[in-house]
Amino acid sequence: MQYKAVRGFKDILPHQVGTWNRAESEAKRIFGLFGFQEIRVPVIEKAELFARGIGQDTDIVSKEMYTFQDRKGTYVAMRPEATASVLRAYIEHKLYEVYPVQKLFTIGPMFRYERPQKGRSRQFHQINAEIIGDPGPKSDSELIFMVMWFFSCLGLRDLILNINSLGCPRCRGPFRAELKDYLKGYFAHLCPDCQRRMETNPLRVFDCKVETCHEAVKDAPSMPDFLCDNCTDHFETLTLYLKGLDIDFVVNPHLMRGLDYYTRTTFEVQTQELGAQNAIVGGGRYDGLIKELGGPDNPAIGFAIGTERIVELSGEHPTQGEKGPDIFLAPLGKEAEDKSFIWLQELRKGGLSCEMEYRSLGLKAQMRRADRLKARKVLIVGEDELTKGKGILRDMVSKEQRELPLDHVVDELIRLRE
RNA sequence: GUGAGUGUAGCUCAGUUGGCAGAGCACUGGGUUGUGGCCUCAGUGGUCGCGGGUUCAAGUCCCGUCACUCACCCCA
Repeated sequence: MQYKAVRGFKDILPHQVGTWNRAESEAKRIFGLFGFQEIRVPVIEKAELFARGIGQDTDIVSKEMYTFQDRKGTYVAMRPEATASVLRAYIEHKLYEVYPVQKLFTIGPMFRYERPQKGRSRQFHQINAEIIGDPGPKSDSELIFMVMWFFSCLGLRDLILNINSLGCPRCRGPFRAELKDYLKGYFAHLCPDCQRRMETNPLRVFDCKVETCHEAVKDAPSMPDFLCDNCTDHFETLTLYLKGLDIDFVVNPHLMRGLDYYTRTTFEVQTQELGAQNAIVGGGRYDGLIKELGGPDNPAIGFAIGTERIVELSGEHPTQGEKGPDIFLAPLGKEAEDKSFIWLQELRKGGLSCEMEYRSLGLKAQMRRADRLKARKVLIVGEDELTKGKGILRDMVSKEQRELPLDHVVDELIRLRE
């Protein structure tokens, strides 16, 4: 075996494709019910778009992007997420002029240079949805309701929805400052990771598994106490709507997002069955981002589903190759083979799925092959049949055999299908 | 970037104290001149991840390296 796929890049093999198609077509169906339109955007953008959108200091931008110069020297990057691209398209084509609220979804591969592990690879796939142009909280709860309904339709169970509010720039700033001050007092008790986190992302300290860090943040300031009236109202209305929609959730004040652009509502759905990478969807509101990217000052909210992760939870759904061919042609001898080969293609033109061996095999081998393929019927044509002008049509389930005139055998078989 | 574990047939895996490279499944053929599944017999298929070392002899022991897996970090 000479060549192997590049590290972190995986093949999706034929037996897995059915599950993938099911997840993606179900997403299209359900999102359609909610009035979402599909949009397809490039997998490469100017590197700067992601730096501006996601945040220069995030892990994603600072160390995980596939960035390179094209032949003209322009810095481009393979997208690590889809939202920045969707918003770029929204702004570039002035979709906000078409209708004030745009509900868009997109499906496709993302790229991040990370160490692969369970539930994480360098090329991975997401199903993204965004509601652009509404400040919420109706759009917040509708989006969350939609994704939970989608999971339910896929048969996913035992999911935990976490929600939180990160506040707006007005209330988040003071909170971060206060938290940093508090953590400084415990600096010596923090693990090296958390000493670093204190600067980069202080809220992460809450999630640290080290015991002393856990102790240190016991009495730390908490985000909900800092939310301004508008943000508090927004979040409380959201929880009311979710309760009204019968959606179970956990308010998790420590729920952070790794991308800088989030404001107010954030949410994440977790499962117990995937190991360490247990989030199957993450999302939230990003009210300042469109303006940041040069568009109008429109609010928006969106989510990203990890397709690999929901596919793994779905189990196998072999929708392709599930039922075998309608007819298997089993010719014996060169003349019969040549005739069957023509019939084979004409039967397919007539809408019948059918198969025939490329090789010349004995009848027994061909029957075994037909059986393996789960063919419903086999047309046996040997020298005797050619001279008689009548083939043998065997029903593989009932084992009944009957003669079939070969003059118009293709039309006859198509007619027999009813 | 850090740590641990695993690399033997297409797949799942045995391989003892260092002594001829194995099984099941899959594939091909026979048992049945031209009739599938079950059964039975046989066959095809191997750079034992790669490179070096120890040894009369290495899949097995030692060193290095690569890959995969899981975890940390972070995230979908």
